[in-house]
Amino acid sequence: MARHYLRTDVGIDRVLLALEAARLVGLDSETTHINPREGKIRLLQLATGAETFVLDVAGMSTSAVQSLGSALGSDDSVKIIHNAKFDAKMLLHHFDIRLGRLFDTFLASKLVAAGNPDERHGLADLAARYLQRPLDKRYQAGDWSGQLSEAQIDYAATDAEILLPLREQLIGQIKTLNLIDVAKLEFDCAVPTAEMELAGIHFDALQWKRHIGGLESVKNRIESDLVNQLGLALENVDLFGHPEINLNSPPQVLEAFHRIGIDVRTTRESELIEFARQSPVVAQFLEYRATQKLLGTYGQALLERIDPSTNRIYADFHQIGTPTGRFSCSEPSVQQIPNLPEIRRCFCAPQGRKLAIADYSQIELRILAEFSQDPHMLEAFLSGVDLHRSTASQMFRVPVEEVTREQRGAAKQINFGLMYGMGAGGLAARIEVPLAEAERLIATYFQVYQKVAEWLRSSADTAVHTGHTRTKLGRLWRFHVDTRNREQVGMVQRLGKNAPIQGTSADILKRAMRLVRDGLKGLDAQMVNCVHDEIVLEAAESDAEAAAERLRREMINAGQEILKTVPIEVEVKVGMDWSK
DNA sequence: GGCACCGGCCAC
DNA sequence: AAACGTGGCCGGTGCC
Repeated sequence: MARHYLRTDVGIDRVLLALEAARLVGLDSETTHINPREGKIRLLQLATGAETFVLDVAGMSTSAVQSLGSALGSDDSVKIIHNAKFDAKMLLHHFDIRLGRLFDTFLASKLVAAGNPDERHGLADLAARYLQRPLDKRYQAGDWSGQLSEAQIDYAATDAEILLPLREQLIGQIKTLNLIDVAKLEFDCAVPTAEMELAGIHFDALQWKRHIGGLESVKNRIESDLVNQLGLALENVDLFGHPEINLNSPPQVLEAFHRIGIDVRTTRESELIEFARQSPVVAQFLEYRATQKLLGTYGQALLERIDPSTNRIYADFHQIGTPTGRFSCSEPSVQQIPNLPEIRRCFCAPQGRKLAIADYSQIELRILAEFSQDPHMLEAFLSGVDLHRSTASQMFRVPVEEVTREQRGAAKQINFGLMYGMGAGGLAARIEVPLAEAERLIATYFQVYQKVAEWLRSSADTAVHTGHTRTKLGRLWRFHVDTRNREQVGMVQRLGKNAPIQGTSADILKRAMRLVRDGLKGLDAQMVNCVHDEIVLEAAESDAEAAAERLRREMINAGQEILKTVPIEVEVKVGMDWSK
């Protein structure tokens, strides 16, 4: 295989011709930093199978690299990339190149691993696993900014070349495991995810500082009170006789509670909450916890994540972050920002722009209706009534308009809980009724929704017998079950009920991300966050309403592609910030 | 000082 | 004692 090393613009036209003629292109890059805003692309490697081009971007003009954009952005050839999100961000940020059709070996490997947490997915791991070939990764995190050695260039070329045979092997696995549809879904989602990460989300640091300042003073006030009371109970004093206790230490707090006659087994909120009614100390402690949680997890952490040159927060989205297929997110996880107006308000549009927020209405229950084909649940969604109210009306045999708050609440708990594999014990605790009453409620529920009961049972059975679950698009999660281990069987039964539902919801969101991204073409609008059943856009003020409508339309289209019988509803709103 | 684990709690 | 699924992150704790 001929290798060509380009140090200047000379010969770039030949590279373009080769790319245009190729059906498959292995692509990799070496960069001076993993963050596109802090580092540049040093090398761009392109392997067609016949030839490999290593471009030393440092010696080339921007326009020469950009001239490859037509071939790299085209859907005529497939760009094979390991973790395309990374290269897509670099190419977009530095050269305004948007990658076209993809085969992502990283995502493919994760799909094939089917939730096995022991499988690693680095390029070298894949080369060893699928090609029985060792791959030297010693240069990966090396210095790509100065004079490059011949070994570095060779290493770089090999990384791109190996992607072609790797794709062959992974395609074999994907076909064998029936993962073709979900693989395409994931590959199509990689560039939208890259664009979302690169955009980041605008954050109002001043407003946030004011808010956490207020929380600090609340915390300090409660803290001294609590240390006096609980520290005294512990008979723990410092050198000067002042009571001492670490309120962030559950064992210390538990011990103190025992000494003042609060008989709890743990210090978790759900257990302390009933004591809080009689005991001001317990109530105050819960307030301390809530404040400490906000300050500890979000307070300073979010401020440190702001890029001062853009006033934006750039999170890391993990496209296949969970075995069910959901995204996870980290550094920071903008998927778990507390749903409090004072906090969400700080995630806002910059001057002259707006946010459009859209979320699927009860998507998981709609998926349950689709899977089970339960006529009553389908009917509820088709007629557009409030599902929990309608459920309560049938369970308690009262007219819809006479359903009480408690009855609707109980119905809601059952609707949601059953999807997680909840039992009567769990329901009893949640809605505070005796076990027998909870059992009766579930039995009545299943009399109404008989096919839901059937589906949940058979889904759990299938998971135990086959050792795997699948989503509507065929995403696979495999687990080995020791059928003699009751706890394990119970877990797999719950996963059997939940994983297809949670995973199908992820399928729908990922399809939506692609459709929304394509559908926004021509508008000044961009995805900036997604949270399992919700997509957030930032748009120019003048484009915000149009963007919101396309967002809604494409999310519904995605839902309808995957769910055939149940209607999809998306609630969308345009505003200055992320608060509801 | 780094690492793993745990209790606890945020999101969906 | 828990008791329903998926994550990430915090501070405390104990180990090397």
